[in-house]
Amino acid sequence: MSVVTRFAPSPTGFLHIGGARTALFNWLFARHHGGRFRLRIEDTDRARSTQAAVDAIFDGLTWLGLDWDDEPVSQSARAERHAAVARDLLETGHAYLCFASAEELAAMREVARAAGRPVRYDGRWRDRDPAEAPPGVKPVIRFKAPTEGETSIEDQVQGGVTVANAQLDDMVLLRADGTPTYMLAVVVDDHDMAVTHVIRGDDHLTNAFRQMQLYHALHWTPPEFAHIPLIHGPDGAKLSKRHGALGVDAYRDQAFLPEAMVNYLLRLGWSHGDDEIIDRAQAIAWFDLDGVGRSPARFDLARLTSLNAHYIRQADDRRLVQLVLERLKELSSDEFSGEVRERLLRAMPGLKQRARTLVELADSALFLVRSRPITTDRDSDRVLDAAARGHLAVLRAVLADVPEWEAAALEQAVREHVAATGPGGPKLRDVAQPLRAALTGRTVSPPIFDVMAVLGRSETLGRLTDVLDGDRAD
RNA sequence: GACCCCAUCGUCUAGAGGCCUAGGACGUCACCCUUUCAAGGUGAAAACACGGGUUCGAGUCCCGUUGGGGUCGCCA
Repeated sequence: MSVVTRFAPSPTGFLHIGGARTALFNWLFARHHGGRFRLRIEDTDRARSTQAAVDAIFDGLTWLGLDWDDEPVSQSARAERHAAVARDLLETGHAYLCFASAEELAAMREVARAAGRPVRYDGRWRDRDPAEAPPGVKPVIRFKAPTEGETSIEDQVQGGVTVANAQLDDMVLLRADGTPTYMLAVVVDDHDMAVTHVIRGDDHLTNAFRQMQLYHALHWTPPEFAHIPLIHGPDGAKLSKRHGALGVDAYRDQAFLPEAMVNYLLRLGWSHGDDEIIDRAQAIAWFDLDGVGRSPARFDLARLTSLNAHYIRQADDRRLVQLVLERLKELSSDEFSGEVRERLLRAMPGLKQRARTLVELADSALFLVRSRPITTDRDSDRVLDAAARGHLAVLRAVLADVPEWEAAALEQAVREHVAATGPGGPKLRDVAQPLRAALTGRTVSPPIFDVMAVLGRSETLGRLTDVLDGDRAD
């Protein structure tokens, strides 16, 4: 039997971290087994689901590179089928009409809570004749759940789990308005979609028992269940908006690469020995349910960032230039000429080596796109003291004489110059920092001779002139 | 509260009874390399929640305690 997994988000307007990982695990499992990965939008709560909210989910998955098979199923479009199944259950005696009003139910819960008893529906309409129905009340269809014995599931992650049927009350299958509840809809949809493995958050574990009872009543073969532990916030509490329950789009905007996010999410709750850096192909080859852990994990931004730094270093330079340009446009009003793009591309190998995020990368590339005279930050100004300026004046002349404007030649010229000044003269470090400050306006940059090569002769000499002229103006 | 799940360094984890003097990674701290910063290299501090069993032997199995989480809707 071919594997079919599904990801069934409700359209909340974004794909959050936990959902992204659930989707990833389902996708990986399907790809590993050569099966299909399907999507189902749980939009039964029609008020909340807009096309924009649905698109946000698609965008998130696409960004992560999680492609799906077949057309996404819209749960709301299947209401008729759900209702039909509920009626079948009614006819086979596995369900019944319940005329209890909302107020009645609320009172029931209140009494149970006050008495310290489990809060459950008491089954008051379970064996009552519908003829006794109060006038004007539209009934719901409730599942006639077994009251004795127990229900077990053999979870692929959590192992065997059993609950006493007495713990489970008669859930509503079809609302008074004829629409299905989630509990009915998932079972029917998973069955109709031929889903073989339901991989989802741990928060659904207790739901699985009720769903299992439905499968039994319907004489359907239940899928395998795999409930993966939840992701918690850094403080161990449930992931909240404050820290991480952000949409993956927020992480994209906050400068993370999708492959870093995927690698991070993969290692959160799943492991393959001591392997840490795992690319997509390797993940597909290795992923399986027995590698999934049982305990919840905390979201750790530092680790995501570290992985991101790794993937930035691996990334293609042209792709990075493109990504950086998008950010640079927000930081600088300068027009980006072909020359500037060329500079970015040539500088990228050195730049990407020292950036952990795309924000840092863009920031570090800023000096390349600024037009003269560039501004210098506070630390650079400190570096550019009188002695430094004196060195720069001499160095400018030395550099101007270098016939071939290329990093190695420039370095050689400067090293020879420094060596010629003798023991009392400046060391390389004494001239490298002033050069860096004058050329980039920062005290941190890629190797300075690479910077000069990328900037080109006239821009380099020009920027030095700007600093020296400023000296004169003082 | 009831039911269910979970429990190894700060964090993510390796560990399927002897291979554990508990390993790796992120983070932290030193040092090396070095034109700055990264990267890289070397090293350090850092954990089996607690208590009982079972066993010749327990991080690994069982029970309890504690702690954390989840679920208890005509939400999904």
